[in-house]
Amino acid sequence: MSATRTPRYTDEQLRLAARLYYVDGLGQAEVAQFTRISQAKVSRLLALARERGIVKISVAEYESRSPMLEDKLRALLGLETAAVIRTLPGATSSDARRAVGHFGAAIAASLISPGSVVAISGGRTMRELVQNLPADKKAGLTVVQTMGSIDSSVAPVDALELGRVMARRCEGLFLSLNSPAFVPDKRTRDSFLALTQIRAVWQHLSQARVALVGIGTLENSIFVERGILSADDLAKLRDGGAVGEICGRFFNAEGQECDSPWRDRVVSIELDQLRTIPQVVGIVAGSDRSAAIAAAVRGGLLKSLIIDEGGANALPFPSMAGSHSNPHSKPNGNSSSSTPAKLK
Amino acid sequence: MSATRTPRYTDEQLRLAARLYYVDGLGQAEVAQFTRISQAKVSRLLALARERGIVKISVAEYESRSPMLEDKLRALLGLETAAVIRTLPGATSSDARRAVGHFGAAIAASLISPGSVVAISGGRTMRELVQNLPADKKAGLTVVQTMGSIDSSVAPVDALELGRVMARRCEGLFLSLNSPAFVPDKRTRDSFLALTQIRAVWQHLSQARVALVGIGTLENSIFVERGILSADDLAKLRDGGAVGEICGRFFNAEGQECDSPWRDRVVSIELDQLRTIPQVVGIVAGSDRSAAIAAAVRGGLLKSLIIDEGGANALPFPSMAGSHSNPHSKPNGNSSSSTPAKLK
DNA sequence: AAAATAATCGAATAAATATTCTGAATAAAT
DNA sequence: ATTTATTCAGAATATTTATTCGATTATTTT
Repeated sequence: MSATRTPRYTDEQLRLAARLYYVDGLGQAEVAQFTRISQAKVSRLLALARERGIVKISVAEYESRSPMLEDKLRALLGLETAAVIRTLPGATSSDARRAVGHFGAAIAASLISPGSVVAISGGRTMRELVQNLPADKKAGLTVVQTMGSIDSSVAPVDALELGRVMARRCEGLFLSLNSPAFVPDKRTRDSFLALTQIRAVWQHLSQARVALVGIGTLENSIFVERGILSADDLAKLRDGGAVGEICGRFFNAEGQECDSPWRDRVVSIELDQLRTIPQVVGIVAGSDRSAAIAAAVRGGLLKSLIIDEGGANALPFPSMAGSHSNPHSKPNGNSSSSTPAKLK
Repeated sequence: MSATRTPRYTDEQLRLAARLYYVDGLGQAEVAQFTRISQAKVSRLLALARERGIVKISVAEYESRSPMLEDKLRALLGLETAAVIRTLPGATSSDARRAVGHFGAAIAASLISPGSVVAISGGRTMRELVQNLPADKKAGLTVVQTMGSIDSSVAPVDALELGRVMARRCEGLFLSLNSPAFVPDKRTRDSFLALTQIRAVWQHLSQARVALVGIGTLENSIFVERGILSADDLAKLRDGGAVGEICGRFFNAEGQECDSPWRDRVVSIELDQLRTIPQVVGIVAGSDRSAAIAAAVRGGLLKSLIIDEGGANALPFPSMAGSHSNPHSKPNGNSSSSTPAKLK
């Protein structure tokens, strides 16, 4: 039925083109003239030469993480895995999110075993990370949304969207939690939770081996931003001892869920259920989340943390005067990448 | 008077940019966003990273020469150096010239010691070669024209032009032979040769350590092309036994200069003078020059030869049935070039 | 042999990258 | 302190490279 002709360019041709282009510095048009082919073909030949390893490009390792801070973090918080993503001096919080997303993706991916169930929340940093997850065809994950949707307009940072994207990238399955994040009262919430569809999602959640969650603060709340909570609501939560939020559940400095009207109105994974997931990874960027992070760890909500350098530095280390100076080791190995993702 | 500020980009920055671009496959614009600089700067950063060796590109060796044919050539003709430049199947003579020029340049350059006097002739292949000579600042050569100019319009293949180019590339001195190649009669020629200026050039020629010369045929003569010789003139030369030409001097199958009216009218290096130059390198492309090449070597006019594969194969080897098949060895080393000439 | 399916090519074009140019900033030399 | 030469950055632009597209050519299947 299917006719297949293997594309056969001789290595000879490829070596010549690569030599003229990379070593002798001719342009593709010049190489084309030299070898009497079109520039388009030279471009393709060179791409093939890189693929075939006739051309190898190696880049000195950029130390994307700060092992020293990671050690401290692990020691201080008792984390299983701590990844501190370095940022260039003067990085904004948006820079930090991007960096965490970019370099944290591979780390997060390494914590996910193929075929497992992954619980995820939303968030800006989460979004960056999900976007950068390696498109690993063989993963075959089941991605499950841990919290209902904040409102009916689906923002690109919402778990609903992130789950979809993540599942697509891994060619896995996405289970959405078709419910608002907050409902008017407990009774409504309970009736939602009683729905077969929702219960099925819960069922999957209980099998989750990994959860990737963002951590919210009271100061910079997504719920206020989206008009779900008022400043007044927030003040009440704060009075109740809340210092942070995960999946719409507010917790105090000990990492215990605060009693509040919201507690009974949120449709999301229970913190106790979260605690049973073997690997819960906090995906965080920013220096304003120290209290929330510390509390979450203290309460056993997080097992691991992927965080930016600034955020790590802001954590309340016992005694660290002048610890900001030169927090990086300086190795200079040359790591070779035989099949670079792209080359231009 | 002069203020100098060393451009200081940290290797850190370079490694990050290089990593994102080459390893992670981001475009320069994306890298720019990531690091909050302009795309222009990313381009410069990457160039610097390559310069500094943070990015290394290695290309599998393209075997530009045919050692097997070179051995045969050396054995057959008793040459000092024989370089046979490979051509892709189906190469035209123009392709061959380009190939000889490109890959032969480095070989020719290696035969030229710094500061020495180099005699050169014109020709299309010579032109390709000269254009590709490495711009070696430290060479400090003296380049001397071996034959007067064919006509008053300076073609880009004329020795006058090639000498100029070659001297410029090496930041050396060029001595032009300000005379027509052919003058009406012996007397005029002798009066030219008596000129102080011309004698000075001859003086330099006698010090030449190397000569790079093209080899002409009767069939495809530059002099006919430029209207200096008629078909009739050529027939007479052929009758006189001429099989080839170097620097406007026609020689017979033994490599001895033919007696002809032109012999006394040409303003160019004498063949005997050429024979005294320690290293005379023939720069040849094309399969139609076998007789001329063989004769020139026989007559001691050439010590070395840089020739294309086709031209080498056309030479009259004693017994070579089926010698065309697979005349190349097949090594596959990876030669690393730490500072590629260009990279895009 | 004919039909069907891919592979491949180069021209045209889209996209990406390198360079030029201008102005601002910096450091050395008055 | 002012001047001067130089570096640097980014916007605009030129150049180069990658991709799309339609036509063509090869290979396999019927």
